[in-house]
Amino acid sequence: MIHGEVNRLDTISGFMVSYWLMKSEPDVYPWEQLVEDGETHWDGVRNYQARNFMRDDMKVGDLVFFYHSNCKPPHIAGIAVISKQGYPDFTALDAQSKYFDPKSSEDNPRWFMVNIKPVIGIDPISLTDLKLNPKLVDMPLIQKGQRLSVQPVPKECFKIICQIAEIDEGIM
DNA sequence: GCCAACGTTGGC
DNA sequence: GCCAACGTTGGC
Repeated sequence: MIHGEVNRLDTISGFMVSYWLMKSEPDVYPWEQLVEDGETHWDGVRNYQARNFMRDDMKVGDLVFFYHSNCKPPHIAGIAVISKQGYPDFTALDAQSKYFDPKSSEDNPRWFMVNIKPVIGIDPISLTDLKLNPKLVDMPLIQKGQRLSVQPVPKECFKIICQIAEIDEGIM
């Protein structure tokens, strides 16, 4: 365990928790930045399937693998928690933003985002290692052609990766 | 509704 | 840098 410290909201115990993976390029927004910021909004997602997960499915308290993509090697860098449920992505309404979308409006927002907070950093687990683990074949991440930047993680897979990372399953 | 063209993602 | 896979756009 490298970064951060346990920071889980304790208001959510007893609720059903789902599990997710969110990709970020470390050159753009690394795990260390999330730890420094303490919380961030996940803006700029412009894929409908990923949008739907954020808008409809992610709940406060859900746990998230923070995944570093487009780097060598790509890897899981930490665990975060959803700290704010889906709400309109305001960058879509900002003409100055590179994420501006003229088809989105305040009355009818097209894109949504959530907030996340860091929970705990982990020793990086590479994509290669994930692919080599036969217990993780059901992870969407390792399916061929999977490009979603926001995707679900089966509970069993989340648990196994926590074991590999020597994270106390109590956080689940 | 089909599909060609184009753009993006992201591992390699 | 390459390129496979996938998503979106827009003409027809």
